[in-house]
Amino acid sequence: MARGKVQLRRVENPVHRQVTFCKRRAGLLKKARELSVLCDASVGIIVFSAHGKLYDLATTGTMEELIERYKAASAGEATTDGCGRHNRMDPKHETTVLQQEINLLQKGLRYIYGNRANEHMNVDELNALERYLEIWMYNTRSAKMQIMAQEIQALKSKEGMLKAANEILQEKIVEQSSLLDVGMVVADQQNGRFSTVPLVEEVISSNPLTILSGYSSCRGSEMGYSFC
Amino acid sequence: MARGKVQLRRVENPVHRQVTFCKRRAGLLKKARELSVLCDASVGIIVFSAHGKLYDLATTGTMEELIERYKAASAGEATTDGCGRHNRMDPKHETTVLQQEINLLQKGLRYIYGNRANEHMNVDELNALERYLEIWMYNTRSAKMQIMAQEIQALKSKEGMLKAANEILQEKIVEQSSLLDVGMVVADQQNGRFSTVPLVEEVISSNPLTILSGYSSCRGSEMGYSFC
DNA sequence: ATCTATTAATAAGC
DNA sequence: TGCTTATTAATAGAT
Repeated sequence: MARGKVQLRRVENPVHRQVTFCKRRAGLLKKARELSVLCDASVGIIVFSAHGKLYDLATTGTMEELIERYKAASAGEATTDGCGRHNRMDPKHETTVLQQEINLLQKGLRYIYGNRANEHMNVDELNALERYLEIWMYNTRSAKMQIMAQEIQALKSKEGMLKAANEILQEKIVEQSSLLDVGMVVADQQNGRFSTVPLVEEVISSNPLTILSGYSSCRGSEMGYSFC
Repeated sequence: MARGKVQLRRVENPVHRQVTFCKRRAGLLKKARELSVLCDASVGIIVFSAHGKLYDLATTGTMEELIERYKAASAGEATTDGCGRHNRMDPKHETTVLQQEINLLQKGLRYIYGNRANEHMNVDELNALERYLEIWMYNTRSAKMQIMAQEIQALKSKEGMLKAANEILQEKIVEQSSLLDVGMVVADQQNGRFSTVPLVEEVISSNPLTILSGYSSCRGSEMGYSFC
């Protein structure tokens, strides 16, 4: 571009090559920033010098974010297998996602604290922060949680009532059974028709509460609740 | 660079913006290729258009290779903590550490959200932040939610079993009561001792499930759960 | 897309 | 590296 047309081949003079590398690298990054600003685009650039030194630029967010976005986009482009699953990720990917998450949150923090967040947060501020956190948690508590809490409450009430009902019913059975025993003796003596009536012990030992209490290991997702 | 100096701000005319994007994107990639050839460098470029379409270039090998190299290089640069460790932890532990980091960052964010952070973040960033916050909320809630879900499941099982038990018991009461009626007639005829035995109708109408169904108005805080 | 008048980038030199 | 300048390269606006 100046003082002679450039050949599109490696600059052999090492000094010239180094100079050219610095200049053109700066120019490339400038062009990238311009493209990003002018056209509302996100640009990420990774440059390794011949000696292996890294230079990078991310015009939007962090390079990690762009890389993840790139992976998602290129994967979605390559594996257009029709389905929209992609539900369970492996730990490695999850780690990457968490790292991404951290980067974004750090960015959020930088917005607030102007690049040196730590120095601006003393104990009092952290305490205030905690209070805000609690308030926020309270305010954003989901309707789902409340629904679940109400359901638990209702179910517990039902449970208590059913247990009470069972007790009363069992008392009545015991009561009536003893009456019946006496009556049966009398009746048996007359026609022998009632010898198959269950014993009280049999009724008690078949209480499903006792026998089936292992049921609680069922998975929540099978209940019709969504926790997403 | 032609027919008028360009302002370093977003091109407002959408058509012009799109044209500029195409031209400058091509120019950027060309510059990257030149840099790579002239200076023996490795260059990777990721570009997302405003509408999210991906354009990329890797002058050496594949973009994935460059990304891996970038991660290795930037990690090695960031964690210069004297020792060479910190490199490979097991994913689970790393996940835990990252999660803790997220929790801390969340504290800072909430401090912001409570005050005046919003004005320093644009809509896109706030939207992304909101997504991450939702994910975080999900993660930190999941344990509690799972416990609650399991409890609901267990209570539902109990409820079903208790209802079944009630049915069985009531059937038995009905059965025994009818037997008792017969027996009582016989017994009464002999000694008149059982005239105070309750009628079947009385037993059914005193079913606690029916009588006490108003109990569910109890407050959740009395259940031993804390939702804060 | 293609064409050009202009501006922007930069190679060489210091 | 940083500055200057001669030159080439990129590209905005029009077609």
